[in-house]
Amino acid sequence: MNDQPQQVGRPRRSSKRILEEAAAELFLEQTYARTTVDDIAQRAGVSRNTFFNYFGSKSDVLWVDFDETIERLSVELEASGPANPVMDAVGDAIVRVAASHPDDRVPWALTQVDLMGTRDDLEASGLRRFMKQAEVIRLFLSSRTAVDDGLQPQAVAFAVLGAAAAAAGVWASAGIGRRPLADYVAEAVDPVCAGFAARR
Amino acid sequence: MNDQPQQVGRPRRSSKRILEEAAAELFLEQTYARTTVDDIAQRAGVSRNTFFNYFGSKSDVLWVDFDETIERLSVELEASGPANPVMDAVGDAIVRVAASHPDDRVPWALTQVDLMGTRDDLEASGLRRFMKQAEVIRLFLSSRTAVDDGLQPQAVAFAVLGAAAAAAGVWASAGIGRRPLADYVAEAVDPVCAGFAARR
DNA sequence: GCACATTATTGGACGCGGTCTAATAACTAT
DNA sequence: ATAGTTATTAGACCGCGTCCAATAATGTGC
Repeated sequence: MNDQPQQVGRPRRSSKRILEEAAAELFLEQTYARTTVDDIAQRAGVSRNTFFNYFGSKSDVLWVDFDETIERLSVELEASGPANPVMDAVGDAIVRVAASHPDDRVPWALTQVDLMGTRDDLEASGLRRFMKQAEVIRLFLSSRTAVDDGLQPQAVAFAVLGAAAAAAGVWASAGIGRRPLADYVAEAVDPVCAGFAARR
Repeated sequence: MNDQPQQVGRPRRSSKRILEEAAAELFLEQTYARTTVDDIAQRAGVSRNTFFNYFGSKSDVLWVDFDETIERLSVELEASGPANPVMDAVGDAIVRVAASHPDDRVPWALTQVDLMGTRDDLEASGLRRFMKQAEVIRLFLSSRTAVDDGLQPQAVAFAVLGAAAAAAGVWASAGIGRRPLADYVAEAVDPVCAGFAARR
């Protein structure tokens, strides 16, 4: 017996996952740049307008796994006890989020750069996510430190996420023999956290 | 007497500066989002197509000062002697570039965020510049270190530029009494360089 | 069964950024 | 006067993102 209350209204015909799979097929066949939203929607069996009921923009289809993984960052930050040094808390939380990402879900857009046909959309949509998580980290830091001069929480957030982004990119392009994502992220993020921790 | 050889061909009717000024007027009058490329071109006295002879995209008009300033980064990096520790070289170069930016040229888009009407274009166009300079730094680091494992140069580049970007944003929003840009940039960038330097 | 409310889907249209083609214009050199 | 060079322009097109209104597919209550 399903304990979810039965939903009224018209049932959904698709899902983010279905649209993502349709998109991935088309991107392999004809690149991201040459694939239109209409193409993706038709392949998934819905109308073009309906695509925008599931995704805010065409490029959002590239981030379904990432968006699920990154939801954990604020949870991991809050899980850090107040006794934990704040920079360690930030670094550890980011590494744990990276560790929680399924090893087999390497983002297609990062490994098949040639098949994208452009970097602008990927990078712009990635940046929207970066800015959102930077705000999460900045608020966490501001709440854990007495001094909120505006600059240091922002600099920490941008620098540490920048390092993590670099690690993710290198990890994705490392090929089949790549080590776990968390290894790369730790190696990139630890020096940044150490540098800011020493400065406090 | 002008020692520049006289240019053949049709003379230019406008310039990046003229278009930038026209754009700034319109952005103040009706926000960036509500201003079209056609608006800017007409205000500057040229056609819509001609705008694209001067700028690659609408948002490029926001970065004229920055684009002139950032040209110095590769020069400042090369000016660093081989005796200088590599992380110091990177940090110092970035701070010198920041110091060379005219104090009175605070980017309008950063101080008048409300009058932009959107952040997406500003951030996306900023990221294109970020990625370009990250590559400059990554190549510099790769050429100055024996080990090029791919990850560290990239992590350093992303982290240090991320910190600098955070500093620039905080500096811009600091108001009339703001300190020089180089102060903010140094404060943000130094811990990152120290962290990576200690790790070598 | 039917009416109603709710949620999703759809068609069509529009504005805008970006791009393309081809014609025209404004210069210099000969 | 003509040819070559560079810039400008008009018009068109594509695709993304958005909007409006109509339609559809459900569940609920009577």
